Amino acid sequence: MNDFSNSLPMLLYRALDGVMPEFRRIFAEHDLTEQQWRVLRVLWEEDGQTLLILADRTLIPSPSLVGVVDRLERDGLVERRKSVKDRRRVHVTLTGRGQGLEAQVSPKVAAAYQALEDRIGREDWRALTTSLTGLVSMAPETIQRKQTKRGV
Amino acid sequence: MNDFSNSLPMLLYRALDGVMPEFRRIFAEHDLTEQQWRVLRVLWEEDGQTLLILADRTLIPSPSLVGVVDRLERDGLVERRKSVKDRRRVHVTLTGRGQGLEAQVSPKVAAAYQALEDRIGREDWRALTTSLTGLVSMAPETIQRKQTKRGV
DNA sequence: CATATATCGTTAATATCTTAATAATTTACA
DNA sequence: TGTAAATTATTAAGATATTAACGATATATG
Repeated sequence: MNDFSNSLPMLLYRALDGVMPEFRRIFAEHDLTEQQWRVLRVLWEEDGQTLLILADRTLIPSPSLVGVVDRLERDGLVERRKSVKDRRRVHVTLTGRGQGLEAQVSPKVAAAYQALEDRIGREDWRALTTSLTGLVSMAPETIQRKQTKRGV
Repeated sequence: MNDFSNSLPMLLYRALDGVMPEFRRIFAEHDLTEQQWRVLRVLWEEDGQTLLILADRTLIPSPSLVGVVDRLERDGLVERRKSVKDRRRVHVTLTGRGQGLEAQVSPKVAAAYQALEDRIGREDWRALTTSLTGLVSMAPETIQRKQTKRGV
């Protein structure tokens, strides 16, 4: 493999290419996209979040998030509720179906995640997450992130 | 930061979110998208590659690559040339403009890359690339990759 | 109090991703 | 040799990314 393929960005892309398809297969079994799952994943932890917060937590850019939430709403998994305190804000809340989905999906995802961790091995896993955590914590140009975090 | 944000996939996404905007800014200065640059980057190293090989090297899925090459062709940076040995194959070759672009873009990208490496530090850099290399080398479900590699 | 500025969600335009399918070839194999 | 299977590039359809801009609302500040 040449320099280019082993550059940091390409290594990151390759890692995601290797890791994500298995998870996407699980999401697809429940008619969810990866991004839809990310939103639900956040709401399952704490319901009623603002679009701004969802964008920050899921790493989905605001313009994309609008569409993701649109489709979640269309599929009857969430609802939009305008904030009364600040009428610019829109809260996203789970419907019954949206809540019920957690019990179906989360165990499968957790199992796949555990399997991945096992496959990589404790040692390498720790080294990997430690390195990555270091990288993201000192992100060089976190302009966007800082921006979105203002409202958090 | 919660579990979700520190999961391996989200760490990978966060790393890319932190790293790529700076590079994209450079690409944009030359009216290039990230994917266009990836294709050119491969051709600069060895011109006349097949779409299949380009897809493998750039990690751009075939259906997307068609459009990327379309737009590179539209902008006069590359040309499509049908293979005579295997008429299913299409080779992509650089035009004069496409070749000339290397001298403009590559130095800037190399400088930004070096700056990133310096910012992270030798030690962490090595740890990071080593970990990532290990991950991608034992990718759990590399079905797609294996598939595309057959023809390489 | 009035206006400039900032924020939140959204729309717009273009490019790309994801998955499935297809046309044109080529290869394998009975 | 003739046909089934595999390969290469492409198209299709829906979802998402990227960047810029906009409307409505809120906040700051003179």
